Amino acid sequence: MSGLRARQKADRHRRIIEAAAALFREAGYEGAKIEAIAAQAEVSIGTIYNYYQNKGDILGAIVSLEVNEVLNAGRGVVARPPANVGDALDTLIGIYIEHSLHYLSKEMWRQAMAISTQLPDSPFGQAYTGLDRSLTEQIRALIARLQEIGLVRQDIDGAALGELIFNNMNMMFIEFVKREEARIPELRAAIRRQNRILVAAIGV
Amino acid sequence: MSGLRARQKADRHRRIIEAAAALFREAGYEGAKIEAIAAQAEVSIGTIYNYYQNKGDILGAIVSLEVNEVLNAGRGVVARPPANVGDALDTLIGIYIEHSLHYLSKEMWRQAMAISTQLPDSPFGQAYTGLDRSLTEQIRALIARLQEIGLVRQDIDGAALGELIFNNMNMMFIEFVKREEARIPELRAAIRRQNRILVAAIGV
DNA sequence: TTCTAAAATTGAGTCAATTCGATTTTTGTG
DNA sequence: CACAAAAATCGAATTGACTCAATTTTAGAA
Repeated sequence: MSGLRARQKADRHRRIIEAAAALFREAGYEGAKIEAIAAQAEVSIGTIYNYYQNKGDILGAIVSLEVNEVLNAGRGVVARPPANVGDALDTLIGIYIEHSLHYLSKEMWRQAMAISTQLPDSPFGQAYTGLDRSLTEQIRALIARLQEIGLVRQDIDGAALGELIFNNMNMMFIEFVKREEARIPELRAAIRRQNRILVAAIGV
Repeated sequence: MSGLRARQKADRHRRIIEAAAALFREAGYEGAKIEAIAAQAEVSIGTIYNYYQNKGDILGAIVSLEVNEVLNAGRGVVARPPANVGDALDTLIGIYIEHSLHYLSKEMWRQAMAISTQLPDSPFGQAYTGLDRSLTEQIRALIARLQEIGLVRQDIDGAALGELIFNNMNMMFIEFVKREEARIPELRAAIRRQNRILVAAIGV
């Protein structure tokens, strides 16, 4: 059987992630020393580097958990969207934004975003790009759904529109996490205002 | 007179920037060791840290030069825009993108972007945010100009539209610098396609 | 059970950014 | 021309992420 080794591996993965998540929150990303994470997880420094290529990848694993939850939550909206283009977009985007600070602090988001542009070819960099793509895809799916229902004109370029909406939202979110004092309601209002232009253009 | 000290200061600033720019290009940002920059600029490590808070700020100074050139070039387009909404946007955005790799390599851009999100309150982080704001402002100015000329409907929310266009372009540019093999013509075509939705919505 | 190869763990050592207190240079005053 | 205060320079020491060769643990064959 492939029991012991696999079980220990999964267990150590979990312990490292839990230790890192706790320390990142408490001390911030830079403040959480690898040595401290190793101690808390009861493994050696070397073992951490056996599981993750670098410190960023540890954060990356945590980010992936968060974004996958968000994607899951978004499915419901795509399946049964509000009967109004503006509300449909606002609802989906609202889910993304409201969930975003569940496990991750703004500081953790900043680090994660920074690493993903700094090292786009690292495991985390590629995973992050994939997550962005999935979010774009989900927005595109919502638009396609709205086109089916007849709320959005058939001749609209859904792919381009999905990218436009995601890119704008994402950049607004980046600016949001860069300002510690920025608040979610204002962020959502600003995005709604921007999307209003699009909504006017694409409605039947 | 306040001659010597001020002159030496300006000279050292210049030498550090020139040394750094050369080494960043040759060896990449990570590959350019502070020790090497100091040697090439003929100052000590300590002096570099007297002039710049950290390695990122040196890169920041170079990025600022580049972006300010771009902003300058953009003024001409805003003053006398092509007589067509789509072309006007494409021309301005074209200037931004075509200039972007003049002094900075993709790798330098990636690092600069990463640092600006990682340390939004550092001198460079704040400067970078300011540069983004200036670019957004310039796009907004172009739209205002097009409204004056009568090419864009008066009832369009120019501020929101400017942000939408900038945010989308900026995110596309981020993805562009993340992929070493990505090419400028494709980037511009993709942005044009996205903006087409907007152009259709805002034209008179 | 015993043994060997493969896999995993370990932590002391390396490397490079950044700090900081000692030293040197510049300035302006008497 | 001194001289003292202020400003700037300097580089050795610190710090923390990451590496890697030695050691330990596990798997599974005999």
